[in-house]
Amino acid sequence: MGEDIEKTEKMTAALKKAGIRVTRQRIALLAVLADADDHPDAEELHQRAKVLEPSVSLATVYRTLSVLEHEGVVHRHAFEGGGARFETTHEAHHDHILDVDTGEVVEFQSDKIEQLQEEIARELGYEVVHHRLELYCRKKTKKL
Amino acid sequence: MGEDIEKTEKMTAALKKAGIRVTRQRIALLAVLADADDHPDAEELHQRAKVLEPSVSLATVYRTLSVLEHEGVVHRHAFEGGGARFETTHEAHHDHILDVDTGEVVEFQSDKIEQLQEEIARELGYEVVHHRLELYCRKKTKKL
DNA sequence: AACAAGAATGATAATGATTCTCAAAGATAG
DNA sequence: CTATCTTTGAGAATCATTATCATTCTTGTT
Repeated sequence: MGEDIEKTEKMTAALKKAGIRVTRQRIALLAVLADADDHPDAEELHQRAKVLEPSVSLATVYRTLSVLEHEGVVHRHAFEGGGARFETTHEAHHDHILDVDTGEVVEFQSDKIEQLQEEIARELGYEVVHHRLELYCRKKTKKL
Repeated sequence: MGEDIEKTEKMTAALKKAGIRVTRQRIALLAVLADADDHPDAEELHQRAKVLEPSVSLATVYRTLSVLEHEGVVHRHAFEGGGARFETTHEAHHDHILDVDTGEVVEFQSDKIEQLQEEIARELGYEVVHHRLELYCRKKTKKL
């Protein structure tokens, strides 16, 4: 509950920090983002935001998402197939499992994998700036 | 050396298997693919193929790549930024390190990471169909 | 060698996601 | 209240990719 308000505040702060105005349209988008616990694409966010504020255009959705992404409060994911999908940045870093049948997204985190990645990069003379780990999965058929 | 011929033969076989003809234009593309040890995009492959066979169109490059991908002899990668990049399928599965400064691609493989992925998926009730692991890296500055 | 039937081709149009443009509407400071 | 600067929505532009389609190639059959 208060979670959403907190998230919204963080995003509002990010907009102000970026020196851009917190308008009616952007407020609607922030509310939608704070409320979303899935990983919607821009079109979907636009639909949801229009319920709260009919005057939001898709252009503004994209514009605002870009700002929020730059400020680091929203993450953009380019999963396989279709356009980018977004989520508000939360505490811990995590990677994603994608259900290839339903498109559903599950988050997971593995320090071990993370460490191994660093190690591998180091051995090849690199340091990891960021990474992308996506597991395209299918629900296990129980005792088929 | 003979490696390229081998690769070319594998791809030729794949085209035949798919029931499509091995034309002049496609032969040029196969040669380019067999020769490439980097990860070129469609435009780049088109440029290279035109040297061998000026009549290759970009459309044919895309068409043929799709066939080869379906037959499993070519892999398509959607790295961050820009269009898809391709490589001929070789023996072992591998993942990629991308130099964020140069765009260069380095391949690596880690059974440990692979295992961990399976484990994590299993625990969440999934089985991995395929995955994507990309490390966006920067060359380590030696003793800066 | 001529031929009919089907496949492949190149040029170009179409698509889909995203960004850009720009005139009009809105906010802000004085 | 006004001059200035920002944001807006609508639609044009862009980029990678795919689809369309009339024409050209192949190929197997005489």
